[in-house]
Parts: sequence; structure tokens; C-alpha cells
Amino acid sequence: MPAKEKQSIAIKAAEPAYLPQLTLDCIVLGFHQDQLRVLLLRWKGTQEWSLPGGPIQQSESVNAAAYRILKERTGLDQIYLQQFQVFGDLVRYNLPEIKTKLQHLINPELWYNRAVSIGYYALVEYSKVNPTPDLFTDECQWWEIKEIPNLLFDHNQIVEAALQALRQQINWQPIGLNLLPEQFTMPELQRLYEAILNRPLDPRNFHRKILSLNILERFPERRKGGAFKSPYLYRFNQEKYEAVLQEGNLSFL
Amino acid sequence: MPAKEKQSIAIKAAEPAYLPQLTLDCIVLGFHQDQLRVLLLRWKGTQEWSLPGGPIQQSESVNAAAYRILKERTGLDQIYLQQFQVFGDLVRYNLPEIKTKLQHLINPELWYNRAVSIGYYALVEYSKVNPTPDLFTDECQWWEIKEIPNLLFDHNQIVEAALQALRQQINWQPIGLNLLPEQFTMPELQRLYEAILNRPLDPRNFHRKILSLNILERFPERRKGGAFKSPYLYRFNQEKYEAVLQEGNLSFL
DNA sequence: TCAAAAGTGTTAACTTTACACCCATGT
DNA sequence: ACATGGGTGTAAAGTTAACACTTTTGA
Repeated sequence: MPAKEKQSIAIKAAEPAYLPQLTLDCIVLGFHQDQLRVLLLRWKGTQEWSLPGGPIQQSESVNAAAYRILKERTGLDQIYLQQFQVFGDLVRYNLPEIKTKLQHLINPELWYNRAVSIGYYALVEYSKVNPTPDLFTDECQWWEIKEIPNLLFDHNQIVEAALQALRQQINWQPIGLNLLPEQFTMPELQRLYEAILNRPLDPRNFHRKILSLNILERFPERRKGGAFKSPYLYRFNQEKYEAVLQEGNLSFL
Repeated sequence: MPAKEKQSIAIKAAEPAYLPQLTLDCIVLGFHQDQLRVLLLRWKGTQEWSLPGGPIQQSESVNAAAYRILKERTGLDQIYLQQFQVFGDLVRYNLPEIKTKLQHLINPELWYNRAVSIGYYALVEYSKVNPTPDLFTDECQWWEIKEIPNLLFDHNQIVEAALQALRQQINWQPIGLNLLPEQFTMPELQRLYEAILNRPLDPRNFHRKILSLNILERFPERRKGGAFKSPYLYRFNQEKYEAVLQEGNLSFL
């Protein structure tokens, strides 16, 4: 990278148009081929990966910053987003190591000694996402949750914390549906839950439980295509779903 | 207040020894005379109340800042503390109004246009607390949760959010015990739960449910003193309690 | 002896779990 | 015809909810 560009990126990151020493990290989760996946970015000129994220502008709320970042990285704007934890330890990762690894992109003097990060997880429909790198990265890609490499910063821990938070929440609220396309089959939904909870579920009990929430509508047609009995298609009833999310007083699975 | 002192307080608040534009608010909950209570501070020379809180030092983690503030306001250091939400809206309260109300304490020019606040709730044993005001306030007092006045900033909303978070958590974890003295009776514990959940509970079912957690030990003696049957005293078994907190896989009440 | 609050058990309703066979479809 | 995966019901176990009377104590 020419020195000029390096300089301008670095200045941008330090600009006082942002809240200093505060960042935001997003765990963007999708579901594809029976696997939970997370969106990661590869930093320019390196093989180093990290979560999408960044600073918060003075002129936007923290939630708006999360939506903005998600919009930039995925192209989507109607997204289920959940703030789940603040990472505020004094030493969250090996800063000298980061400075060295990224010195070709960011002037080492411009790093804060510490920053606090607000963690969000987002649930998105895999097929609608258009993964887009940011200024510092030149690749944005889905990774299977079980194959995530060593990430920069404390991002491995943040992913782990996000998954724990998600597993908690899924006990109370039918979050899983945000990860599926508009039409989906019961076995697909079940595999999604199995992926999130990381354990097998009984199909008969699962079926009964989900239907008892009364947030699904079954289509008359079935999905064709495999060498087996065609499954029914469902979609979820947005209104009833919202009502259930509001109340949040169901225990689930 | 003499101009000199005003100046020094103001400089302190703006000192770069703190993370800029980030603060922390603590909802300190206690239980006394069958009522949930919250610790509030009255600002010097005003009748205005707010939550304890403040900025985070560069040299301390966010959690450490919360413990520090709690220690300063209550004298306690072994406290159940739970980070529950970040308040990051662009406009969280009427800033010009705040500047005016507190201009005798803080130079209006020193306020940030916005700040993000990290909300913590703390559960403490009422009788052990020694309420202590901070630099800006001259009174620190318990208020019944149902009688909280209009607070400065967005603190009424923050209290409301804390209570909601607490009610959620109490479904999973036997939090209530943190609010009671070492020895307590079953009816006391029940009244605590009723205060948090804001609804009556059946004493027989409650008794059974709590005991089934296996975290309580009953003393042979009973508590004397009222014109009625003396209740048994209990304490909780720290080890088993910790184990239950860890797992967090019990649904409760 | 009376008033106040504590202690305690049973049943019905509901929820959760465990479990296995037949069906539809494409090759 | 067969391999693949989808759809479906029932019974037992466990959990939750509803409900009322007797006991102890101090005044």
C-alpha cells in the first residue's frame, strides 16, 4: 500500500468524529448446509481474520452503528440484532502483537492503549447476504462455526460469548426463525436448532413444540426435489411472532 | 461552592485519566421491610436525584470500575454485580436542562454532547450498606422502588430496564439470596421474590421449589420475636449455590 | 383466648420425554 | 425395488398449579 493511503486510513480511524476508545463487534450468524456460519473479514495483505466491527460515530446511536456496520458488510438492513455483552477488560489481547501484524495498515502509534467493545450478534438469512469487506480488509467470508481460525484481538472469545448468549436466548424466544429463508421445512428448522444447541433433538417432540407456539403457517404445497417424501413448507406469521418476542414468557426446548 | 472547588471537580470529571464519553450506572438493590429498595444520590445544592455511577479510569477494567463505584457508595466489596445493558442512544436526556440544573457544580462547557453508559445492577445486603455520597452529591439514600422520584438523566428508564433484566434472570438463577442477610426465614425469602416479581406466590409451592434447589441449609433454631409461630432460619450453602449459578440450567418460579 | 403468621401434603392439570413405524419420492 | 429422509401418536415420568387447615407464639 502506498504511504499516502496508509496515512489516510490511519487518520480516519483516529478521527474525533468517532467515540474514542469504544468499538463495536458484530457476530453475524447465518445458516447454510446444516451449519451455523459466521461472517469474518481478512485484513489486507495478511492471512489474519477478525469479526466485522468498528468505531461509533458521534452522530449515530450505538444501535445505529451496529445496523450501519451490518448494512455495510451484508447489504441487509432489516436484521435481528442483539446487544449481548460489553468487553471491558484492561488487557483484552496482545496489543504489541496486533500493532506489528497490522503495521502496514495502521500506524502503530494510533492505537489506543485500550478500547471497550460492545458485542452484538446478528441473525441473518444466509442467501441474502452479500459479504463485503471494509477499508482494512480485502475479503469477507462465511466460516463454519466449528472451523473458525485464530482471530485477531479477542475475537475468538467474543464469538464464544455470543454463542452462549444465543443459546440462552433461544430457550426463551424462537430466535431461530430469523436465520431461515421465508419458506422453510420443519426438518430444516430442526437442524438449525440442533446446530445452535449443538445436540440432537427428537423430531416428533420438536414438531409439536414449535407448532404449539402458533407462530407458523403451513403452505398447502410441499417442497419437491429429493428422493424421499416431500416435506411441508412453512413460513412464520410475523404478527404472532412479534407478539411472542414481546412477551418472551415462553420457555422453549 | 467556591469557584475554585467547582473548577477542580470539573477538571477531574474531564480528565483524560478516564475513558471519554463512556460512563457506568449502577442500580444498587437492597431489600428491607418487605420492600425492594434502590440507592440514589442527591446532587449538591439541589433536590435532584440520580443513580450512582461515573466514568471509567484508563487503568481499570469496566468491571473493576463498577466494583470501585459500589465500594465507594456502599462500603461493600463482595457484591453480586451484573452488567445488563448498554445505553447508547444519541439523545438520552435533555442535556441543556441538565447543564442548567447542575451548572453550579459542573461547568456547562465540560459536558460531552453525548455519552454511552453501561448499566450494571448490584444485589446487596441492605443492612451492611453504608450509603455514602460522592463528590457531586451530598446525600446517598435508599428509596423504595415504587417511590422513586423523577431522576436526572435517563435514570428512571435505566432503573426500569434493570428491573426487567433482574426479573428475567431470577427465572434462571436463585439471585434472590444475594439480597438477604446470612440467616433468613422462608417467608422473608418469599416476600423478596414477591417484591421482585411483583406478584404473590403460594407459600407451599415456593417452599418446595426453593428447597428442591438444594442450596439451603436449615438451622436447628427458629427465630423468636413475633406473636406467632417462630419460623425456621436458613442460610445458603455457598458451594452448592455457586454450582447452580454456574450451570444456570434450572428454570425457576 | 385471640390474633397473627408459619408450617405443611395431596391431587389434578399440564409438560416433557422417550420411543418406532409407515409413507412419499427419485433413481 | 430400494434407499433416503419426512411425517406422525401414545404412554410414562416429571413438573407445576391449586388449594386449607393446624400450630406456635406473644399480647
